[in-house]
Amino acid sequence: MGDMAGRRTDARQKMVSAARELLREQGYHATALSDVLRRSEAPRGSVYFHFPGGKAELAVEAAALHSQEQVSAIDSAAAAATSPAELVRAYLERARTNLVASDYRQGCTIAPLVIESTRDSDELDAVGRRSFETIIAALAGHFVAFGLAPDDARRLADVTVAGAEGALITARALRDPAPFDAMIDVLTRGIA
Amino acid sequence: MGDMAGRRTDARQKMVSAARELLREQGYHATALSDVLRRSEAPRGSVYFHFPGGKAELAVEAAALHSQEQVSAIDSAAAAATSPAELVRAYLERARTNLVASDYRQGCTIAPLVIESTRDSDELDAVGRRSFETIIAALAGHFVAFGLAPDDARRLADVTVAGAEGALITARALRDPAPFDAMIDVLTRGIA
DNA sequence: CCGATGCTATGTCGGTCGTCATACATGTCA
DNA sequence: TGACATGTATGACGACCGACATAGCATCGG
Repeated sequence: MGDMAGRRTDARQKMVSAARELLREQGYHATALSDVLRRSEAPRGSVYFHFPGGKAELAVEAAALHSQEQVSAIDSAAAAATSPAELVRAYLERARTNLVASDYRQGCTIAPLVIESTRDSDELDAVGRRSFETIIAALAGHFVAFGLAPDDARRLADVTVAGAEGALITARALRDPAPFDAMIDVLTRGIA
Repeated sequence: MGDMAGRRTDARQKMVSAARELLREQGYHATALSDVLRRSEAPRGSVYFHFPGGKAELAVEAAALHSQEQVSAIDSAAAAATSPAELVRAYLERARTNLVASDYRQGCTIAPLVIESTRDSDELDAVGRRSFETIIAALAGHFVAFGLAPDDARRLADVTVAGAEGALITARALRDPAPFDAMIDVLTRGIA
């Protein structure tokens, strides 16, 4: 009973996790369901059972997982930080570390969903907006707690996320983390 | 003769142009050759003739076209600018204008090629790096002409391109140009 | 008029997604 | 205890769509 539910959740989670990895590496359309199944060691028929919406629903959940992890990381970093600048730095360094550690393979999970403009499902169209909004709101909330005015906090959150996304793309293309360092310098200069 | 060559070049160019638009809107894998043919009003069978390398070669040329246009725009903007900050602003505003004018559909042509990590061809893997390198070099060159030290110029060019890429993604997802404005503020603050 | 070259329409093959009939495990009841 | 019923899980199948190759056509030069 608990076992069954546990297994079910387990298989689901493994699929979502595998989908997230593949999205980060290859994007949406380049990732076949068979890729996800191979990596998660799940049988083909399970997809439709766990995700009636098919591939689109799987991607939506993968994006949700990604943004949740980002928010968790932001909260942890904020607890350890003493200024907005430190939180900005932590956020960008986390992205850089993941990218370099994966040999410039793993970027952002959400970006491909935005760029590939998938008309597969309405949810999938909306998930990019929701995910970024969630992450930006989390950052902005902590910036306000550090004493910034709400408008300034929002703007700083915007550039932090945009800076990370852009650095992920260019650093990945160049196979060089320099854009991250330069971006961190610019973003943390002139703010407390 | 001249006519024939002209027609041939014309058809080629229209296909490359259509491919570039579709890449900006949908990315690589979501764009079918049939989409390119429909938009370019080219005959169905002529792809392989004009582009023996197939879809990958078409994408490479589209990326090359994109980066060439970027460099041209940079040169023009640099001629009209009097400081690095003005060039940075012009570069970002151009991206923002294109995005908003297309109702948040047209992003960057190169980014999807990086993100979708296509193993379709070696050229395609390399084109992302080359294209960004070209654009960054163009920007950095003008920054040096404005008096910046080479290292500083390169760093500023890195963040300018990364900032534009990131703003394109987040602004597109949010359907709001605010990230561009915030990024422009941050990047032009503290530099001559 | 004929040969050759640039150019195009059609066919083929491979791959992906979604579905379905079947096998299974678990909990139930005689 | 042992057979059954219920809802879950799976491997195989079919329809579709993609890129690519080839055979045929128009056009031009000799």
